[in-house]
Amino acid sequence: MKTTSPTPTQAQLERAAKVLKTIAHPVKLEILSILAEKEPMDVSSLCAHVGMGCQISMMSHHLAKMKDNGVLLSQKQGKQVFYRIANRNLLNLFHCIENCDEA
Amino acid sequence: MKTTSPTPTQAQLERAAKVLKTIAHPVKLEILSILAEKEPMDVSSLCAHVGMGCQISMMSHHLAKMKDNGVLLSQKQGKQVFYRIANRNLLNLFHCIENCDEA
DNA sequence: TAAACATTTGAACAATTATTAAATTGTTTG
DNA sequence: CAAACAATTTAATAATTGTTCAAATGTTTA
Repeated sequence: MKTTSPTPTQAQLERAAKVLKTIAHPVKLEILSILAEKEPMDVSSLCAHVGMGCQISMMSHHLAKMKDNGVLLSQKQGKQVFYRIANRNLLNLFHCIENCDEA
Repeated sequence: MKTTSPTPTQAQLERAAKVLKTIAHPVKLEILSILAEKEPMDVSSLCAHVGMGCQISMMSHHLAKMKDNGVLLSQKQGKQVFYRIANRNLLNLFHCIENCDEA
């Protein structure tokens, strides 16, 4: 564990912005919240858990982007690909967000 | 204070995504980190604190967006406009981000 | 009231992002 | 090997975002 650094470096800011940009989307947040409860999960199941008209293709795009940016990891098993959260520390983010909500 | 809700509602996810989208940018994060240390601050000073070629106009656009989305508040005083963070709970976010960094 | 100052606004443009459908790859199983 | 299945890839399009410049607004002060 680390304490808050007084002033983030430029590199830190850029990395942080990249991660935030990656997950700043309702469906991507929902994916994280689903995986937070049950991990790992394959693409079809994930799609089924997400509300309404989830297209497999869209889900795959979301997952790929999150994987590319280091938010998720994947592992192939038979025909399925299982995804999991790369670093569960990221989930603390949900606390912040809720607190922000009740501004 | 609240505990983690088990499953965020659709509305929560959308609100959260909106906030994250709003701040998911290196300069915007830097603005937050500057204001975190000294608040409130006027546009020109903020611009001076931000690295390199900060244009006043750009700064103003960033600030306006953050204000529009409820992240910042502003108060006019003479010719200057002072900005401050609407809800400092948002700053907890920086903890998460740092932790994520050392994945 | 005119000049100087601080900030906002608007327009234009390039770049990025989300969404969808169709085609493709890879894996299992009959 | 062919059919069925799971997921990825590609391409096209619409929508959003970041940046810059120029013009406009509002405020103070000489």
